[in-house]
Amino acid sequence: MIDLKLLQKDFEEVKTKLTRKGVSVELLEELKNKNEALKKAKATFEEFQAKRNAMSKEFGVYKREGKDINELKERIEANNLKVDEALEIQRQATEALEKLAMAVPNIPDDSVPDGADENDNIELKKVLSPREFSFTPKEHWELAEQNGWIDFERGVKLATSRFSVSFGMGARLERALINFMLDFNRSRGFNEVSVPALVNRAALEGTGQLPKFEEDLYKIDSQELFLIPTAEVPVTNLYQDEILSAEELPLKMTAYTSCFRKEAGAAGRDTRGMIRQHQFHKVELVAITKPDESEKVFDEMVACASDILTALELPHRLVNLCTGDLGFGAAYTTDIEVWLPGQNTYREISSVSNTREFQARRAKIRFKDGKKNEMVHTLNGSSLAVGRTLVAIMENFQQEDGTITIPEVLKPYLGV
RNA sequence: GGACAGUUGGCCGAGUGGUCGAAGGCGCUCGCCUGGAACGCGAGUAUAGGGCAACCUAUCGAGGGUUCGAAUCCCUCAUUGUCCA
Repeated sequence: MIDLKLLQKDFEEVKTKLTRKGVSVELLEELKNKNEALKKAKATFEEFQAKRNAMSKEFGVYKREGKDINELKERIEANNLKVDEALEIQRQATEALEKLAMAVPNIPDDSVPDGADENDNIELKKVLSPREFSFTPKEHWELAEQNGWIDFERGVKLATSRFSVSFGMGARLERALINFMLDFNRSRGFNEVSVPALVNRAALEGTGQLPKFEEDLYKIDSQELFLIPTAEVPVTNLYQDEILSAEELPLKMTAYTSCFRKEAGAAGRDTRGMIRQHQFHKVELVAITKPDESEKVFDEMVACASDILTALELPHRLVNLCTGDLGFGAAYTTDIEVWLPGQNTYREISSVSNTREFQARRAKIRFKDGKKNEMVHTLNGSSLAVGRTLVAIMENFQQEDGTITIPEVLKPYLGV
C-alpha cells in the first residue's frame, strides 16, 4: 500500500509519479478525500467516545458514593447514540478508504523509464554471446518431444491445457536444476526454506496479489485458500505482522515451490511448449531488509540470478522494466531474459523487484531501530523459473541431430 | 469426528465487571556502584491513529452480544495443546 501520509503531505509529487503508472488523477483525488473524511470521522468518534469514558467513570464514583444516577444515566445514553452513529460513519469511511487504497499500485522509482509495454524496457547489459549455429536451431517443444523429455498431450489428459509431464532425463534435469539453484543461492547467503503451497487471503493481500488479481489465482473454495502463484507470497508473509530486530536484518531466503497461475490474461500467448504453464517450478529469492540496504541486496539478487545463467553457459541480458511493464507492487524491477535460439529472441526467465515499503505496509512487517518501529523493505526475485531454464538448455545446447548436451555444472547433479 | 484446556506486551506470566494498557519476572536501554566488569541499586521500556505539548482514542486470538462501563460475562469462528475415537 502506498503511504497515505505521504499522499496527504506531497499530493502533487505522488500524483506526478503515480500517473506515470497509469493511475488516474481522479482516483488519487478520491483517495485523498476519503483519507481526509476518515480522519474527520475518527476525530468525531473519539470525541464522543472520550465523553462516554469520562461519564462511565463518573458513574462508578456516583454509585460508590450513593448519589442519584438517573440524570447521569440519561446523559450517557443520549451520548451513546452519538457514539454509535459516529462509529458507523467511521466504519464506512475506513472500508471505503481501504478498498481504494489496496488497489493503488506502488510508486515507481525515478529510475524507471516511461513506456507502454515490454517493448519500451531498457536493456542494461548482455552476458555471454549467443552461439553461432551451423544449422537452423529447433524450438524446444520439437526437441522435447524428439528426446522424449516432455509430453504435452498427457499433461492435458491429466488436467487441462497448459499442463505437461516430464519424463526421464527431462524430469531429472528439472530436479538437477532445482538442486543446483538452491545450492547456488545458499552459497550467496540465502537461507533455504520450505513453505506451504496453499495460502490464505491475508497472505495474498500482504504481497499485493489480492484484492486486484483474484482472477489469476486458483482457489480452494471450501476453505478460502489459494494455490500460490509464486513462493514470494508464503516466504514474504512468514514475517507478516511481526516486529523484527534490526540485528536479524537482512533476512535473505530462497525457496523452491511449484507455482500455479490461471494465466487469465494470456489467452493465445505461448500456447505451445512450456513457456507459459498453469503449474511450473520456480526457485525464488526473497529478502527483508532495512530501508538503507535494499538497493544493495537488490543488486545481489540480480547478480545471483544472472550468475546462475552464466554458470549454465546460457546467454542472457538484463532489462530495466518500464512503467507499463512494471508489476503492481514493484518500485523498480530488473528482468533477466535468456536467449532462445529456436525462437531467435530473448525471453523472460527471472524478474527481480524491490517493493520497498509497499508490501511491508500491507503485511505489517516492521523492525525496531532503537526506540522507533519502521517499515522494512521487501524484495523478491526468481532464480530461476525451472521450466524456462530447461527450455533454454534444450534450445542452446541442441546438436544438429536433435540431441542435447548437458551444461558442465549440472553433471555432478545428474551423475554423468 | 468427540471431550476438555489454553490463546494477554519482545518473551514468560498474573489478572472474573470500574481505580487495568494491564502486577511480577526475563530481556533490553540509561544512570549509580567498579580500575574495568559481574553482582547489586534506581529509572525507563507495547502498537497504531489524532493534537504532534500536556493529553485523547483504539487494541488483551477474530467477530458479534449483554452492560452506564468488558482482558474479565454470553455467543460464533480461528488456532494451539491433551485425551478419546
